[in-house]
Order: sequence, then C-alpha cells, then structure tokens
Amino acid sequence: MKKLEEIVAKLSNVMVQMEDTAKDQFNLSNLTHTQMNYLETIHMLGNPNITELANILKLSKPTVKVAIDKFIEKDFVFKVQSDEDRRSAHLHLTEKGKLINQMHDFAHKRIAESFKGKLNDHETQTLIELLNKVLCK
Amino acid sequence: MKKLEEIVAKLSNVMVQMEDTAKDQFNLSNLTHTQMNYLETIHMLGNPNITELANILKLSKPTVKVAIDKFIEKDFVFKVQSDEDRRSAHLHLTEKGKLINQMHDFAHKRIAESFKGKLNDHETQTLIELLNKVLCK
DNA sequence: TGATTTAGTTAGTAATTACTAACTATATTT
DNA sequence: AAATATAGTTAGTAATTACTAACTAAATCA
Repeated sequence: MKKLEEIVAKLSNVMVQMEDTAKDQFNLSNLTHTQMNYLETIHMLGNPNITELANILKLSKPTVKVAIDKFIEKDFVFKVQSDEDRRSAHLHLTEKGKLINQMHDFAHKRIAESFKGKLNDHETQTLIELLNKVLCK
Repeated sequence: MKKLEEIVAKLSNVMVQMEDTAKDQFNLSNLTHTQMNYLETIHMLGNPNITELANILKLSKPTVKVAIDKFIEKDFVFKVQSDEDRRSAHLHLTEKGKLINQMHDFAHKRIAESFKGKLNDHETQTLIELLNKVLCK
C-alpha cells in the first residue's frame, strides 16, 4: 500500500492533465496561463474594477489595464460604468469569457465520473464523506 | 451531502493553493509558470537533450535553446556533452534546479498531513484504499 | 472652496516567451 | 566519397507581460 503523499502527488497529476485536456477541447489553448488567471480572478471576485483586480493579482494598475484592453478587444470581457462613482467601471465576463469557468466545471465533472466508474455505490458514498471531512475548515 | 464534482473542485483549489504557498516558501516566486514547466519536464524526462525537450513541450528548438541558456546562466541547469553523439548534450538539473521537485514533494506532504489531521487511523486507511482504487489505470 | 486622494489612462521601457530562416558541425545513408 | 539528415546555434522579429512616471477627471476632506 502506498503512502498518502504519493497518492496526493498522483491525484495532482491527474487533475492537471484533465484540466489541460479540457482546455484543448474548449478551444482555449490560445490563452496563456496568465490570461486564464485573469479571467478566473474576475469570475471569483464577481465584477471587480481595475483597482481591485490589480490589488488581488498584486500587479500595477497600468499592467492590468493593458491586459483588460486586450480581453475587451477579443470579446472576453466588457466594462460597465459605475453609477455611484463615475471614475470607476466594473469588469464583466462575456459568454466567451465564461467559457473558462465552464471548462473547469467540465474537467471536474470528468474526474468525478472517472472516479465513480471505478467504485461501487457504497464506496463512492464513503469517498465523498471522507473527502468532505478532510476539505472542511 | 455535496456531489463528488463539487468536492473535486474544492480539492483542486486546495492543491493549487498549497503549491502556491510552497513556491513562496522555497523562494521560487521569481520563476514563472513557464519556467517551472521546463524544469519539471527536464526532471520527468531525466536528462533529455534540447531536441527531445522541444518535442515534448511542442516548442521550436531555438525557443528551448534560449530558455535553457538563461537557466544555465542562473545555475538551474547544466549541460553534459554526449559521448555517443558529439553533436548532442544532455540537460541536467543543478541542486538549485532540483528545488522545484522538492517543492512539489513538500506541498504534497503538507496536503497529506492536513488530511490525516482530520481523520482517525481507520478513516485514513480507507481513504488511501479508495483513492488508490480510483487513481489506478 | 481649495487641497488631496482615488480611478483610470497614456507613454515609454524592459524581460520573457515564442517564432522562422539560415547557419555549423557531426552522423548517417546511398 | 558525396548527399542527406540531425543536433545545436545565431540572428532577427513579434506578442505578452510587467514596470514607473506622469497625466485627467471625479470624489472627498479640511
């Protein structure tokens, strides 16, 4: 029987590979890792402005501005002027921009299905319970 | 009770976060994702030459050559001329270059320990058995 | 109301990452 | 032995990613 840390290493491998495959299947191979990270962070923060996004990513505002301009040009992101503060604009993902999150969901679903395919119902239930326990704070 | 794919999503999050933390602790924050990938691939292939590395990474030879030159300058990699074919050189990781793999091992160990801390011995054993089952081919 | 802060932008610069075309030197094929 | 193929390199180019300094316009503080 293997040690848990070896299994974690293998698990990490499987997940990275599945994400890569999903990225190909969603025709997102043209996006760099950095660009994916921008779109994921915008999704995570839920329509941040440029200043908030720059703070979270620990990048300068001009850097983020340039990146966002390119996303807008490529129709991954659009801006909505704020009513409360007319200096500020909220960043939104377009349908195309949301693909990134759908891609993640797809990869996770595929992994879950692969796991279920190798266990019976009782074992699956036990795995869910144990993982739920180790992942809670 | 949550669905397995939601748990997989959470698992993915936890692993990415732990790798990021480990990267900071190993003082590797100055390396880009692309650079990490080079060093991981050299480790995985075990002293490839530039042509092999370029093929696996699906990059041109000049691109890989330039990247390797920078790694050599920064003392992450060194070259060993081949005896069989004097045109060719094998790429080796220096101690500094091997840090990347130690960093991964460290992250996996930390995750495994965190999991063990939340389960009793019997549950840990069951988790190991179930994950072993889902991760085998 | 005037001074200061904040959100975003513009301009100029630099490192990284990637490419193709053309080259040298060694190895293999005919 | 000559022709071809392979390993690596050099040079020139381009997109991406990041920075600082300096700016405009709007909001807030004193």
